[in-house]
Amino acid sequence: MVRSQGYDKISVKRGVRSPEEDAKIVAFVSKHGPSNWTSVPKKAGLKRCGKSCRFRWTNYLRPDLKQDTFTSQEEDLIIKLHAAIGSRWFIIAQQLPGRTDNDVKNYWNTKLKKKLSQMGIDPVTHKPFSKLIADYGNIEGSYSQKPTNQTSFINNKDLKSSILLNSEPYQTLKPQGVISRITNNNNNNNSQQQTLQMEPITDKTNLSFNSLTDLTMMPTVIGSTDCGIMTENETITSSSSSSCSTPDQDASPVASHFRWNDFLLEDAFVPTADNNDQEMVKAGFLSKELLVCRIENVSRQSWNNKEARSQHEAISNDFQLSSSSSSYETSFVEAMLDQENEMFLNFPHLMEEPSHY
DNA sequence: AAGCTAGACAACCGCGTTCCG
DNA sequence: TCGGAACGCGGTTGTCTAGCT
Repeated sequence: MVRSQGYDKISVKRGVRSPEEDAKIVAFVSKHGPSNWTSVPKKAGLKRCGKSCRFRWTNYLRPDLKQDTFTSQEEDLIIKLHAAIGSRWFIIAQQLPGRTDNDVKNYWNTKLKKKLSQMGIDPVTHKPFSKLIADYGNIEGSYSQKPTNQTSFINNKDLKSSILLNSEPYQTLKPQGVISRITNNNNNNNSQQQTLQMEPITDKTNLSFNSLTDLTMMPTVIGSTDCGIMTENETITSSSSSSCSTPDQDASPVASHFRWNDFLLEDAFVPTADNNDQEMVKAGFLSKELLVCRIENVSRQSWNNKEARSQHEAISNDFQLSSSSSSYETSFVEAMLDQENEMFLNFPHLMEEPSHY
């Protein structure tokens, strides 16, 4: 559906606002209240779209907003909540009185991400980079060997900075598999989706990991799709624009043996805290409650995503048909619902209806 | 002093959801 | 019940400024 923005894009004013504009918004809201934003520009005499006015009020003009910098307590809470629920800025901001989602998001992007990276922690997964890289090697190297935990993609920039700062012994990393194909998928205009195929490293594979550049050019493949399930043609969203395809774009016969769910399915059904999580709890970086939340949340997020849900169900059905393991006999749906219920019990305040401004 | 770069933060945009006639 | 408008959220881009060369 083509959506009207409710304003004329050509005549509308954009860019930084003037004090006069702010004053008009404040005056209008104090008189009429913060509602019906589409009519605000007209009634208040502003050449802005209603959405823009609402944004200005919500994020900067509201009287209850804090103007000072984030405290270390707030910082800590953001990190912990992000570890637990990811980039749900609105929910995180609700736990921080006087802060908006935009505030929190900007602070995360400019300060906290960097801070975590410098500490050698992946801001996406909140796990040490060294652990992620070790897992990367495991995933690529052994088709029969399952990783001990689910892993997420590594932001190349963050990884690079971590490597520079922490001097991890990456020369010891010896991945034995390589992504052979990354193709663009135009199903979603809003994100770059790519289809991956895995190919083992053979004597003929033109690949070396002798330098930092090589390592950081590795595709961001260790997908943190909800629940960690990836199918043979799983698509992941990646900020990486580089193509790491080998000259031979056709999947090799060997590559066709590869199945993501062969080694990731286990974690999807039985989320567990790995050693790193426990270490982070010990270090006070992740509370026990949030650790539980984090585990549960993987399931919840997955279940909230219709596409992922149907995919998971399909995989689950497929797995149950072919598997004789009794540990997976509980239906996928029931397992997910159980986990969601636990999530509600553990963190009821995160599930409450958001309060409006 | 001028140009360049990175950091910080404000603002915009797209899309899913909700509301309402 | 349906379709369009409005709203909310998160990702991304734009702009300004300080510091460096």
